[in-house]
Amino acid sequence: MATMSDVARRAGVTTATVSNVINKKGIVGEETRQRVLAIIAELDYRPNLVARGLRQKLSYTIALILPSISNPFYPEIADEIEAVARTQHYHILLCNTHFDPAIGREQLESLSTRWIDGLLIAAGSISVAEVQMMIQRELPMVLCLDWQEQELVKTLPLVTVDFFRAGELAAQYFLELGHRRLAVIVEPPSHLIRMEGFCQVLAQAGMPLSQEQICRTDPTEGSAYRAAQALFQRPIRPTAVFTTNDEMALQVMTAAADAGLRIPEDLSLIGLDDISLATRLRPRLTTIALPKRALAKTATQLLLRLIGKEEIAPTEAHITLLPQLVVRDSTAPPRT
Amino acid sequence: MATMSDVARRAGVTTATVSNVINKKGIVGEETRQRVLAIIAELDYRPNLVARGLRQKLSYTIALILPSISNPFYPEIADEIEAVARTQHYHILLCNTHFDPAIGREQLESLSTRWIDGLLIAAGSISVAEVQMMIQRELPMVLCLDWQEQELVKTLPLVTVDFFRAGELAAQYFLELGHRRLAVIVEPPSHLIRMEGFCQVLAQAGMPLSQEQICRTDPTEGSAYRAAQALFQRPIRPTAVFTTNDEMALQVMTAAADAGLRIPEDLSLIGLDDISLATRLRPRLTTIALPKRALAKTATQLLLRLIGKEEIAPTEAHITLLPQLVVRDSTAPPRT
DNA sequence: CTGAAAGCGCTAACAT
DNA sequence: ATGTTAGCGCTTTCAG
Repeated sequence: MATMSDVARRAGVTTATVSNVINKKGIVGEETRQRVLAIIAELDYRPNLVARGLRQKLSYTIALILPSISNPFYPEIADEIEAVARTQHYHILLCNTHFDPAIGREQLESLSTRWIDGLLIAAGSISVAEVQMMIQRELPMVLCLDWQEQELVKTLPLVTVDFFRAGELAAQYFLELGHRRLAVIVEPPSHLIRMEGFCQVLAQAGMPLSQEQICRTDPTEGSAYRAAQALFQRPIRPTAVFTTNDEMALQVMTAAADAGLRIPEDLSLIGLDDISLATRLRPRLTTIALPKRALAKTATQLLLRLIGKEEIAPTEAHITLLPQLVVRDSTAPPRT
Repeated sequence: MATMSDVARRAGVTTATVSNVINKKGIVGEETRQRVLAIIAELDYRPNLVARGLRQKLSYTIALILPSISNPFYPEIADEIEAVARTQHYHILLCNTHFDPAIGREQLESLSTRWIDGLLIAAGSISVAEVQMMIQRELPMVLCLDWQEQELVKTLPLVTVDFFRAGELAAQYFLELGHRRLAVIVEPPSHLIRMEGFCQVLAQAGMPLSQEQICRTDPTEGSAYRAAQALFQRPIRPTAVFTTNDEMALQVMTAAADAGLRIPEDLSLIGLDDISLATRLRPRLTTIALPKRALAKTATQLLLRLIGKEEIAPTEAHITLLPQLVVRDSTAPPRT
């Protein structure tokens, strides 16, 4: 691979001039500029980003830290982040923490030996304590998704979705349809805020949710399925169920089928997320859609501005996007 | 961030000695070694990989090129690749080509300005012509998945799955169950080999598939759904359908439900891939499982050995893993 | 066993 | 308008 001094020698100039031609800095005579350009083409020369990075303390690299890319929630986000970064000649380093704080710490350690220009951190991947460490290194970073509003996080750039609102939307729609016997299936602790929005709307409508209408799941396989099963065996079955993600909604659909309940005739169901499968199963799932691509795009653009040392107003650095109700076939008025 | 010369000055040695301590090279007196180590800890010094890379022409970075991480086929593979690479202090650069040759070329261009130590290329992401270009740069690379056996590819390190065998397994199982009216839904051109295995077994059993038993889909939304619909309207319906991936199998399930056909009573169905959803829908999908994690692990380890300039025998550089039939609830003997 | 010195490829002041 | 020089942080001969 040709180097800059190869080009300089061949063109009869110094590397400084070649550098100026490439970076369009300084003033270079048109004639020499053309000559240098020709040599560059001839030698198929490309500037070496490692060397440039060493000089400028820049790497044109952003690290994306997330719990696990194999969790279906993240691929679309990662895809969009990469696409946006690419337009600015940035590359993405993929770092999974597998929900393991030890791996998260190790990831950060190993990133700190390599210059990266910025950090995009998805909620749930590393702890706030570790984020704190990175702050001290003055590395630009943007947090994504739901960081549970801890104090420290409030002062950091953050792009998230209004999950409380998501819960509200689900409750409002159930009420509109005329449902009165409701239940929610929620996975604590990260999804609790989604439930709170749901509960608040119901409370305001004069029908607060009792504890037994709230089913808590855990991350084990089939947990939502079992929760739904239990719900269906009650003497008074709910006519409408809100699950705090689509994954769990699918399990509820399965449980309903196994229990001989039809959706939406016997049971209305709303999920949250809008995974691609939501439209492909029967019935197609009504859900609260999260604007994932917008989230990814916004976060990446914010980070790139931070890296570019733009001044960013505090309000601009704390962005909350709105979810949207998508009505499909898993919801209907209750049978009378 | 402290540099090596900070450490050297503080320890009263030169950077060469510090370097030797860190890399455990050369011979360093135990006493000075301890002193240097103490200073390193005190200053929280970490070697700078960019500088080291400039010197050694190494970056401890591997690029992963794939069509799109948001395609559900890849996240698990990416996850595993990252995990294996991490154990060797390697990072993964995520590059989506979005099935667009122009983007693929652009990705390679921009990678070539940055030193990367190796390349992992999934089939379908870039063309063989572009691979050819990279070969000339003598960059270690490993191809993954099904490169359609082009001549050039045969000479390159490749880790793939025996997709022909996958088709055979599906056909064999249908025959065992006693099915005689079969059909296959296939998306050309990349899936054709999967179909060929299926066809060959049937031909050998004396019941070759006719053209009308072969439905070709395209990448548009719902293409397999429509194909299944058309199949179901025929005067003589097939009793068993093999789809060349699980995605399409799900669409067939939906189409069957919409047509009032029960699976497996009225129709047996086999997919290919074993996506996580396969176990969660009802009926749970019988499928030919691809060893994705093993594939990712094998490919990454092979690439790391290549990067380490290990001598690798041609047979070791061309690995084919075997798929496996996973019997679940979408298959049964035909009704008589 | 340790130090001195050169240099990886590039950019950025400062001269000319 | 172009050249000179220094140096980013590290590794690697080669001397001592």
